[in-house]
Amino acid sequence: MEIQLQIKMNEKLFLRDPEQSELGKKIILHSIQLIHLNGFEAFTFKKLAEAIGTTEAGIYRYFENKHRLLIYLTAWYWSWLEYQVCFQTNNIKDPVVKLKMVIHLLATTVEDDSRTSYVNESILHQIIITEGSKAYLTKRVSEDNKDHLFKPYKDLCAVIGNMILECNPHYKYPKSLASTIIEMAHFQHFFMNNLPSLTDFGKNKDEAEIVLFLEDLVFSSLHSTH
Amino acid sequence: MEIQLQIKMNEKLFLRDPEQSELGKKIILHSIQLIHLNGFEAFTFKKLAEAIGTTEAGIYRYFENKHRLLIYLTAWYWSWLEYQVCFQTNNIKDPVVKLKMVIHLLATTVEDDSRTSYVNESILHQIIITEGSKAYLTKRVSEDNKDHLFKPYKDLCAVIGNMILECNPHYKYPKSLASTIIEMAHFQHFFMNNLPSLTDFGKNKDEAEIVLFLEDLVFSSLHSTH
DNA sequence: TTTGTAAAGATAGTATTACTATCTTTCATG
DNA sequence: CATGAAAGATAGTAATACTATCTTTACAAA
Repeated sequence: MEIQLQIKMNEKLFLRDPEQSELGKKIILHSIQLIHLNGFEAFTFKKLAEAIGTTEAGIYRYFENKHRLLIYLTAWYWSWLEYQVCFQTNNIKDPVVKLKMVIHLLATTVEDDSRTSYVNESILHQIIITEGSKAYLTKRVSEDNKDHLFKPYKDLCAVIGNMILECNPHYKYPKSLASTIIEMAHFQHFFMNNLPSLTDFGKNKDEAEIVLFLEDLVFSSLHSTH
Repeated sequence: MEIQLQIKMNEKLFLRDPEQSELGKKIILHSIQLIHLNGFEAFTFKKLAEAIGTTEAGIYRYFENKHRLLIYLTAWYWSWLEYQVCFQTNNIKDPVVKLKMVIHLLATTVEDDSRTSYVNESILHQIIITEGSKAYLTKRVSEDNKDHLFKPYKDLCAVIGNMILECNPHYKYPKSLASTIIEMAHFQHFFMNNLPSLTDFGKNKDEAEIVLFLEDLVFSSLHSTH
């Protein structure tokens, strides 16, 4: 069974849909590689064009600027992850088991999904850890939010928030706990590898411990009696 | 009683110590204002020089580049906050009360500290919320860490981690919980004001609710029996 | 077969950014 | 009064972040 996975993206994310052409797909493929290699700050459309074998002007026909491209990549990632969450928790009744699956998906290394030919999810995951929050930590965040550019992130947060309420309908902070799980899955990973004294995982550098920490955090809150 | 507060900064943070001259203090004062006004991406040394009434070259004598200046500002902030934490929790015996004080200091609006003439802590706090993580979310993080540029952040995290252990010596993740409190105090604040559907505080936009959320999160974990 | 049109390639150009270099002036100190 | 450090003034460069325009390619409808 060979399935192709296509994610429908908000049209405001791009000037021309990169999924609809060879050049567009190359832009996605190589931008992921280049950002991973040198970081978002050192990433330029000129270098990207050289890597692809096209010109700067060609890239600008697809994306307004590199920040928009970053938002596109993050939006793509969160959409893909919401799909994963939906798929992997399907038919699971126990909301606790579902939430554990979500934590696992968020906090452990992603494998490349062969159903998406031009996106390497494993590398994209690493980019999102380091660069993901830069997509919204800007002065433009409200405008970008009005264009619904962060909808995939918010949707995932809502899905997780609902699972939290399934576990404990009286819990008062489902959305904040959801965004905490999402952000901390990534930040603890980044800290573990780069600033290990900010975590308790520096010795083993084992992401399974991040999962245990997040599970403890979440289910303590949800089973709490005070 | 008129007290001056001076924070001793790591010498690798600057080329020339900005606290030792009028121009240096102006650089700190105006960079805080400009970054707050237009965001870190739009902030340039040229604009800063214009605002101060000096030249670009003058700024470069103090800071290697704008990223180093950002790291300086964050390091300054975390040092100042650790002092606040130390001061405000002094003589408090109960570690639970101490930890609540820390959460309060992290999550609520900071007032300008009149003992530091050229730093507006209230504005600096807002900058750290939006721009703070950009100081370490880079490809250079390990090198910068080797120069101990993030020591104030790590020190604060260690202080909070120790308070957590005072509350519950058997808790397994004191440092990760500490970094979670720090990061989430800021992220929930940012989300509340800019992407409110990621939080449960969008309706009232009241930072007191962030404090309640964090207290619930922390003390559920520390009192947990599973 | 011609013609229209959309994408992509090629080339050029501009304002701004992120610096570096150098020379002069100011000013406190011995 | 000499001198040395900080600051001011000016200039210059490579890279960045775009915009504009003109040509070629390709495929599809008339």
